[in-house]
Amino acid sequence: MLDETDRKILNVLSKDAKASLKQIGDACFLSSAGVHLRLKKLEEQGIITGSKYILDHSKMGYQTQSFIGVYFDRANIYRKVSKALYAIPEVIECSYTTGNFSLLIKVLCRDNKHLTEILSNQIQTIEGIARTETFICLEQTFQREIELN
Amino acid sequence: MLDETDRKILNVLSKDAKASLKQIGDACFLSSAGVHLRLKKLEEQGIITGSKYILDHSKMGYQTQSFIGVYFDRANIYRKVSKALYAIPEVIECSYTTGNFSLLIKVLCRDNKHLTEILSNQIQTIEGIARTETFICLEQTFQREIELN
DNA sequence: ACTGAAAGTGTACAGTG
DNA sequence: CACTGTACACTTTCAGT
Repeated sequence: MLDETDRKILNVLSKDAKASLKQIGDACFLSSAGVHLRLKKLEEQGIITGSKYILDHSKMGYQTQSFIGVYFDRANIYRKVSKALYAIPEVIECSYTTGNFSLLIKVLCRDNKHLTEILSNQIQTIEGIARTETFICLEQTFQREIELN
Repeated sequence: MLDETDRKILNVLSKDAKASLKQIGDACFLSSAGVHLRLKKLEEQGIITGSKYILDHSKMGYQTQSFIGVYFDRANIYRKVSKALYAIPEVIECSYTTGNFSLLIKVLCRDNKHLTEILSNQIQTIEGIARTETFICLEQTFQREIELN
């Protein structure tokens, strides 16, 4: 499905969307048009789903990142709660998990005051949420892409 | 610090690194060279830290994503444990948090068997880790960027 | 700080093995 | 069918305002 050339291309671009086709092509012994052709195919296959710039949130005034474990108060409420959480822009990630929590979400706020407000006025008022457990990130140690091989 | 034009540019590019400068320029009443100039400045300021392609991990054979809460067995071990976790390629995110756990990490594995192996042979053998608590993602409901305004 | 035009890349496509 | 060479579109750079 993915040959070594595909993996090489993806390993570079998953870390730097701005890497030049020529550079990648040289490393893979391919013309830049050849690399481009493979990229198009990887997009068609749905392996590449998009691209994005990586921003430093703290420099934009969003200093408080936290994970919040969410407990439901009844069964069969997952879709409804997820939808309500999606409506809160500060909730930037949501996962349905095994273990103690029903959901584990990531929330990005300006500061602790902002987080308090989002938690008590928005998240904890959602119907179906029994209680929450907050883990504030003191430091994001690292975040990276999986290396293909 | 960030004016409305900067925020518009970042809102587009934080979701699609491939958006054309011309398109963005039209929306901001700026030439593509003007947009590019602002991007360069945002990079110099460290607000833009990079870019990346977004890949569908499950289509590449990585089906099991999980969060793992890590408990330390002593104080002053954070840097050492983080470094050991960084050496495991499957650990793709690591945060130092308040609350029950010392660390909350995200791990991407091929399947549950692979996760079991990483957990017992790699993570739980790290010196300073007392125990772990695993939350397997049954579904990544959503993941997105913060909207600037 | 921005524009307009020149140089350097990315993209599409007909042609090749 | 995967790839190359080429032509056009876009990004990037830079002198000029």
